[in-house]
Amino acid sequence: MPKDKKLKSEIGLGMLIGQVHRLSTKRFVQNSHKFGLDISLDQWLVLGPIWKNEGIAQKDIAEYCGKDKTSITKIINTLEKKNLVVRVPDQLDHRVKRVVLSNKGKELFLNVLPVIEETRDELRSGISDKEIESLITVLTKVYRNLISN
Amino acid sequence: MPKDKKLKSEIGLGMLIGQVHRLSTKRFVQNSHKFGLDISLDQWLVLGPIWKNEGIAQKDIAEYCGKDKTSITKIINTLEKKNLVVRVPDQLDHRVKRVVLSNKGKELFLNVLPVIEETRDELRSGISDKEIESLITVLTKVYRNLISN
DNA sequence: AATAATTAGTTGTACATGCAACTATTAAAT
DNA sequence: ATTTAATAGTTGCATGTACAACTAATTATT
Repeated sequence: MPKDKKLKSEIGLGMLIGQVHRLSTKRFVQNSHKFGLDISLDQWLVLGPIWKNEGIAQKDIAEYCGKDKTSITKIINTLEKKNLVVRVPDQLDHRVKRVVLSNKGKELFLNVLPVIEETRDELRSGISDKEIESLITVLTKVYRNLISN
Repeated sequence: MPKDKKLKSEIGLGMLIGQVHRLSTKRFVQNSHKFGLDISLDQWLVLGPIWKNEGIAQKDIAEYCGKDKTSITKIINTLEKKNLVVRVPDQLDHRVKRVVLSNKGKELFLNVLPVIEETRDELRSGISDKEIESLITVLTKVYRNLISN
């Protein structure tokens, strides 16, 4: 029996999205290993806004990533354990902590770029730009339906 | 600043899928609470094949759900703790365990159906059937790119 | 028949998520 | 000014996922 038989016939949209999400994060990690790197997709996602905005507050990382602040706390714990980022307490507002990339973090960020590209190409293989565009368009509509709490 | 400003402009496909997946599982749980029920989307997903195939083996649940067997083990642990299912050792092959719905499990399954429907309607609100169809078509292509390990 | 290879399921570890409750700090209200 | 609200971040708990290593049972090999 082909592995995707059931999926093809009776899978719901929600289940399909779940599968694609799970498989693509898995694929990203596998690809990062192929490049000799060790980073998860979510760690990479959190690294992004820190790269773009040196010293960004955790709250803003959360908003940028669309994740809960508790998730951000824990992912940054991991990144700090790996010596990829450092938390710097804000001097004015003692509540906020500003997150900064270490040199190792900056280096890793650049090294991951090819992994992103390869994973992206694998996902889109055999799919036209127009199809991807329509996928993004409709998925964005679903997204909008969901953020309006 | 609108909550989806960044997403609209610069989000990648992978990030969009992640957002939709996370938000939709969250919405499902919220809706189940509104109906006075307490079940997660993944627990419901595992209940499905047991409903359709009384006494199904865990291995087959895993294949049906597209999940790892370890995930199935743990979700069934939870379902068993909630007295929704029972594990019955196979008499012929002592390795396999057959999973059966309890009466409480059957009742819950039926009670969740309106939750599924409501969540589905919320996701698809304002989106035409044709758009949903194209979404599923393209997403299935992405899925196929991913299952070929 | 005895050994080797598969298979079904479990366990432990690491990671990610959501929720509620908590601390500490800052801002608002009276 | 003192009390009250709101904000930033952390912690604990329950859930879910992947991987590796493991047990027990079955099947293949020789």
